[in-house]
Amino acid sequence: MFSIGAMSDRTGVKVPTIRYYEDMGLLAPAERTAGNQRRYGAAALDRLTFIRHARDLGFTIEAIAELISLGAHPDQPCAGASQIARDQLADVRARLARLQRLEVELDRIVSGCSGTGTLDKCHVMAALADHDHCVTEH
Amino acid sequence: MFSIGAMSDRTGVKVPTIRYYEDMGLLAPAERTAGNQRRYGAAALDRLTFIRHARDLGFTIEAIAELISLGAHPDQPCAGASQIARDQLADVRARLARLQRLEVELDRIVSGCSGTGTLDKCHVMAALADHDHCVTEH
DNA sequence: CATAATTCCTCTAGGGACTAGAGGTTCAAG
DNA sequence: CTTGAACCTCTAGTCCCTAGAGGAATTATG
Repeated sequence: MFSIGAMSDRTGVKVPTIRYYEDMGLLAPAERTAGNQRRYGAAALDRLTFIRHARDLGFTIEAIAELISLGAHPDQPCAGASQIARDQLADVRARLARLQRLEVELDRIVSGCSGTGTLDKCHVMAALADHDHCVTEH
Repeated sequence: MFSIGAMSDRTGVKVPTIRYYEDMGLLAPAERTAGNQRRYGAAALDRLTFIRHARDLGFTIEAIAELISLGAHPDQPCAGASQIARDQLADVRARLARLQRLEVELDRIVSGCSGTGTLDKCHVMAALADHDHCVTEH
């Protein structure tokens, strides 16, 4: 059995975050010692590892909760889980596209400024003040 | 003079957000009518446009506040403003790099799953459960 | 076995950048 | 002058934690 600190060490999830996940229903309430401290088994460790990895990949708590509840019925078709992952991929791609546009604009803005002039002629300030300086929509 | 709604229409910043910016000190407290409603002049409109654009480019409220306070001294060198923009660009690039890694992983995970099998053999679930399935760090 | 150091408990609050809603007031048009 | 839209303040909620207070339990050391 693992203490909450041991779970934290093994997964890299911070102790308060583990308690938070329990509150959110991602982890079942842990067993307790006589002195009210949490004790976890191997299954809880696996689940926390799963949660950690899904969070690292950007899944929301809600999506993870759904994946977990789907996982409770292993004989069911996996279309639902697959869809959640595809939604997440689509979301990542959308954010990626937006960030790429930002990068272009910011690079243009920064490149246009030597940093040696005075602010009233500063390219950065002018570019921020006026969207028309931009190449892309954002 | 513009009402807060007119400001909103002209900049695309929502009305409660304009009030929020005032609370945060990005906008000077507006003049008021006898009935306590906000009235803005052209300078406030310009500033809100500036804020909007900077937010669209991902600058934090804090960074924008600093740009604005720098802008109050147009005769000063623009190195500070330039640095803020370069920091923002670096931040965007870091997030971009991370998202690109996520995209690779998610694409791999999703591609490996037809969505037609059952969950106990689901590639998505297995990949999430075990980081060792991954190619990159994230 | 006593003490000390560490870990654990619960609870509340904060953060960033808004957004939503309640309950009430003012303005502009007809 | 009346109606209806827009405005006001204030509180609370979103998301995903993180920090801290104040106190109890566990583990390590002497």
